[in-house]
Amino acid sequence: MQFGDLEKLVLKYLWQTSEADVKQVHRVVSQTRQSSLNTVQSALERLFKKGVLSRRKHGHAYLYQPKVDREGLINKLISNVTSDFIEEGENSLIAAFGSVSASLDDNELDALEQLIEQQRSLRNHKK
Amino acid sequence: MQFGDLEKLVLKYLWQTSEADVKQVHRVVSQTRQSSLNTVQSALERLFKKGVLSRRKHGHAYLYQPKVDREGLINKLISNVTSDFIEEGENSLIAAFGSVSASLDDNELDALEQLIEQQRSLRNHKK
DNA sequence: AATGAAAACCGACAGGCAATCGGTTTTTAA
DNA sequence: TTAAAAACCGATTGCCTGTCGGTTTTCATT
Repeated sequence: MQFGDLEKLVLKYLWQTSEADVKQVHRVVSQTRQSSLNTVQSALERLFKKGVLSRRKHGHAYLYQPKVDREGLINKLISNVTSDFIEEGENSLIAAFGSVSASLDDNELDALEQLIEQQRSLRNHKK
Repeated sequence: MQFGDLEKLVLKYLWQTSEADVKQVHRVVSQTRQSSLNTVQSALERLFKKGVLSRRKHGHAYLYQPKVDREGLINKLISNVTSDFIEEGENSLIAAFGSVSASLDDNELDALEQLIEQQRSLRNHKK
């Protein structure tokens, strides 16, 4: 699965508002690019068909809402783009991390480790 | 930048042989899919134009060679696919890590941390 | 230098997908 | 019931990969 520029723009907006109709999305999109209402409509429909948005009727219009959060989508995108280059059996995300670690500087390495610790303590609290 | 199935297949083969001409690549590709020599030729040329392969003349033919390693390419692909979803200023790779950490289980978290340590000791040795 | 084989190069076409939008149908609130 | 609002449909463009056939270039050998 893959997204065009307009689709990404729409997604980013919806993540920050959680729910909006076509007109509303169009108004916001218009600040960045000049697309007709119909064009925005199409993008929303494509995203809906792709399963990343849900929608419900409200009056005349649909209200669209993200069905996946930003983190989940990034996760999936990374997985998609790397899976063909990674051996069977290994977690593609871990392998991708390995591929990427060399490009991080010391501070970034620290930051990453902190994220891991953070994740761990999050889990311990839940138990 | 993005790769089709044939291109990925070619790349994977070249990573494991380091250098090959069209006929050789075609022979290997033929084990997986039925593409003509010209088709493989085109794929190699596209990859060359994209800058992921280099080549040199040897007799009649070109010898193609990966210009980026697997890790570097994966790194770049992740960066490309995530950059539009990540705020200005932050390292997109770190942010991607953050996005992904929640989907890892405890063992994978450990594995990741080990990779970080490995990376650190690699650097200390170099100094 | 001539030439024939080997390989590169060129151009065309199909299929898929995002973006684009005009025009038609459906829906719904008054 | 009806008019406006919104969804839906279909067509077009542009870009990219895969696909090859046919032509030109290159190069080693005579």
